[in-house]
Amino acid sequence: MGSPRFEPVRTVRAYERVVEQVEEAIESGALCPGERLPSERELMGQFSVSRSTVREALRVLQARGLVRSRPGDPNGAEVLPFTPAALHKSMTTLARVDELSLAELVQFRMVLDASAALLAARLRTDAHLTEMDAAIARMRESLTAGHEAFGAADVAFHDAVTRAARNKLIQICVDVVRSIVLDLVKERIAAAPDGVALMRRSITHHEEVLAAIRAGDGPLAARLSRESLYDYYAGHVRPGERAALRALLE
Amino acid sequence: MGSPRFEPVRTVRAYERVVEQVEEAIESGALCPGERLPSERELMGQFSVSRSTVREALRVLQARGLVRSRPGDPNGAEVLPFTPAALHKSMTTLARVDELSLAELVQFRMVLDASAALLAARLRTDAHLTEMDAAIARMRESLTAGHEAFGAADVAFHDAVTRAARNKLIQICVDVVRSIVLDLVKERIAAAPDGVALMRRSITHHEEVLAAIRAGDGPLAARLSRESLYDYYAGHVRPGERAALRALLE
DNA sequence: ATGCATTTGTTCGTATGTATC
DNA sequence: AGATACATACGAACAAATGCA
Repeated sequence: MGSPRFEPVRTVRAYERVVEQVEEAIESGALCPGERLPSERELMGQFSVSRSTVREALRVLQARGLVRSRPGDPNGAEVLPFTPAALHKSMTTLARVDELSLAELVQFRMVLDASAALLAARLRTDAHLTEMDAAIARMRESLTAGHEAFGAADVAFHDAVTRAARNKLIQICVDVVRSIVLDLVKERIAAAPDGVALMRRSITHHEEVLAAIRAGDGPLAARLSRESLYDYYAGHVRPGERAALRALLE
Repeated sequence: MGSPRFEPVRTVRAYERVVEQVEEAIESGALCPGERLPSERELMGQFSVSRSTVREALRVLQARGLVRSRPGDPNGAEVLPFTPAALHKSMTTLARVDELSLAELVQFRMVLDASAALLAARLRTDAHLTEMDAAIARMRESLTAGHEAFGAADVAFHDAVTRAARNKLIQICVDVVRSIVLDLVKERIAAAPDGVALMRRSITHHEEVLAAIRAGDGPLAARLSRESLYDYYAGHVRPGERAALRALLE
């Protein structure tokens, strides 16, 4: 017989054991969103650890967006439905500490948005098309209402497209990266002297994308999607990095 | 003059204030990877909070992958270089609690991998090509060495491709999703009766992708990349969801 | 190589503000 | 309005682990 395969013993903190168990219960479905955890005092009994350890575990679970606890709540911490908040947080820190350039972010969105448009052209229902129509109509109405209303309508359009594509991961990632990019350029967008002209051109682009999706022409929808993003954001990207964006335009 | 715009006061926990300040120091570059935080007792002095509060803040920062603290270390917690561990964690959670299907994950990877191949065909250097050659050679050598060696060589190839594409976000996301997918199908891959045949076909696909990248034919490299992934993973995807994957193959 | 001082991990007790019944 | 149970926060204490003289 072979010699036993010893594995390095990693000392695992008490609070981590608590995190693991609660996490497992939530991810396995044993605990559903809306349900409550036992109170901290009860948890310290069930896990045989002190109050501080329970609290450190709850802080970690809260940082991961799995639970939320409020003072005075007679029930324990609440199990939350999944939100991409944690994903958003880690991508944001990635963008900051790892010096992710605006070009990389826009390029990433061009890739995902184009794929969503491609899939949407094949998988969209009439209900999706109606939503996209309505979103573009709201964009047009928002021309004089300011950037925030226009932005909201824009988000609604892209959300309808990604939902039509039926891929939650693409949907979430597009949304996360969109908000990060928006955060990086929003002051410059608001200060743009030709803001209304930019919005008009953006509406035209969206209408073209929608027409391609309606016609079921996936490759065209994808190409138009990339061009639309390039047109809207290229001005904010450092000139030396624009070539990398154009590489996606054929 | 207008009436003052009051905003709702959100009570923010003491530990959150600590997290915010340390996070800001790290993300702004005031604290670099490798540097040390003050000890817990010193931090409780600087922030005027108790040690429990300091510890809860450190647990959150540790969960986000920004610092690491070890018992007994006379220096404080260590500031870590960025790792996609937190990103990986939140995506894994997303895959579990939000019932992300294998098809969605594979589709996501098809999209990103194809884009990386497309960009690599335009931006690759000779050094990148050499790395890809070496990786494929190692894949061939690993045919008899088992799945883990083959998988490692496969990772090296895709890593070279994504690095050639010069987009860190794509690179990290591909890597994260690849490991999640691998985790989902690894037992079935290992149990496949025709494992060697699958590996041979995979090598052929990789060679074709590399040839297209070397020739600078981005669209071809992208298409071959998608086909390669489809061929490798479609068998593990539920039949009803394969149509969504084929939608990306034209 | 051996202690020693310091730090973290963990526990316990206590006081305070808050939400629910 | 009062009582109850809860989370928040503080402080002191001990054990285990680490780095350094």
